[in-house]
Amino acid sequence: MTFEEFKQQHRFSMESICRDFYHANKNRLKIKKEEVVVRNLSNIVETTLAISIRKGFDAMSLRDLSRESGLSMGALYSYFASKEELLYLIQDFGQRTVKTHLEAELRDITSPLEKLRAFIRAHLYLSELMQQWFYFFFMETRAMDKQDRKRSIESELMTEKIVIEILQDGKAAQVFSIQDELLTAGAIKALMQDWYLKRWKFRQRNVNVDMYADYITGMIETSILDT
Amino acid sequence: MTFEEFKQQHRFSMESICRDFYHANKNRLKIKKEEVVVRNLSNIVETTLAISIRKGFDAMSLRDLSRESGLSMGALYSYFASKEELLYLIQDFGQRTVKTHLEAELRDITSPLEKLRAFIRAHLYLSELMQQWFYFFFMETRAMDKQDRKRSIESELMTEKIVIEILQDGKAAQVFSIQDELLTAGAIKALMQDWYLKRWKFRQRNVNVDMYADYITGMIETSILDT
DNA sequence: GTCTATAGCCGGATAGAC
DNA sequence: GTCTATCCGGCTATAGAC
Repeated sequence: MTFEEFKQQHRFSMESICRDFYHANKNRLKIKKEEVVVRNLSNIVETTLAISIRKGFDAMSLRDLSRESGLSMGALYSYFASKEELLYLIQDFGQRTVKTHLEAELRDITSPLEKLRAFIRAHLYLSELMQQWFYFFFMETRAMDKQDRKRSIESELMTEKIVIEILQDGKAAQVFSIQDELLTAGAIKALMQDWYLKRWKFRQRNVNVDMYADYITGMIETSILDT
Repeated sequence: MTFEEFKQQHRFSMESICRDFYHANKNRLKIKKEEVVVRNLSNIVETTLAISIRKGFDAMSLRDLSRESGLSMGALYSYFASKEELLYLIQDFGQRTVKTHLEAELRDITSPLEKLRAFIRAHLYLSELMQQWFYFFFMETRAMDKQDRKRSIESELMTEKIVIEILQDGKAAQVFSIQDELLTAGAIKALMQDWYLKRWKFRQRNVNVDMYADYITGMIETSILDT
């Protein structure tokens, strides 16, 4: 699996994510025309991510968002009831999308080693396609209210739990040699996370996602494969 | 070297950092009495870090800071001229402190392997003693103005550069077997960073800094030592 | 559906009493 | 040195015209 192949199989865009959102929330939305909703919502979410990544969601005023998206304050408020709801909307739909695509990629793989490799690649590739979202989740978790923050942390621990289980299976099958699955899973997570937290650095150094995937899978396998 | 030993050798506290700051900025400060400055400034910085870590520096109002520190708005403004200057002050003095202690720890070590081990440990131990500061730097870099952000990024790349140089020395001395020093240094940095970014997770799992240091040095050495 | 205008509030900052 | 009172600008949110 390379990034190109992954991209072909998981074709999705801001528009497709927002279209899903429209269908899931048709009744709650003030605006009724699908095309209008998809166009404006894509614009709103894209612009919000861009500004938030630059200076933080809290520091972004709705006037900023209005100016950069080209929509008036009034128009913005027909897509969400409050700034807080906008945050919720992005978090909720982003994480749903991630979950769906990750699970699709892991289905039907049983061998622990193959599963670990597939998971690392799928997660890296997803975080490449949705870099802004991943970065946003990481940075804005603490800006959320208690309830949203809890869901965000659970989502973070969930991906780690998947890794822990793969490691345990591999250990039981005597494919992996691991002393502490929790520490190992944490280290794997940290290496995957670095890809979207330091995207600018890798770009500067001309490292692409396939090179990074090869590098960290090599490093991880060296440290856990029974020899 | 264990964390206990490091702590003994590098005794420092919020008070000592603020006392250094007092002596360096004596002339610029409105308040003249050393003890008053040290007491209030420690309180201000400590409280700012605590609130910012909880919800972000930008989301912290000076009224929040006033309430939680017990100082009035007027009193706060006799220690800094603006909220922006408060951010600068914390960043500047924090990074100065980190730099001083890191350099002290690396002096006199020449062997690449020993140097790498010493650096990883020193950085982890420092980030344990100054966890709030490290977390703050990472999260608030983007909230800074252009100039401060530049300094912050340089400081980040500086620590990575130290690692790159150690790796190159070790490669030249045929102690390390490394294909790509930049990727390797980045991975080491990511693993070190995880300690202060996910402090809550490690606490929950009863992992202390010495255990973590042992774990990641083991993992790193497995991946780079010539055998 | 989208816009403009504005209500009402909260933030950073300061003046002047003690 | 520290406090309270206050200014004013910018913020979220909404009402009502088009």
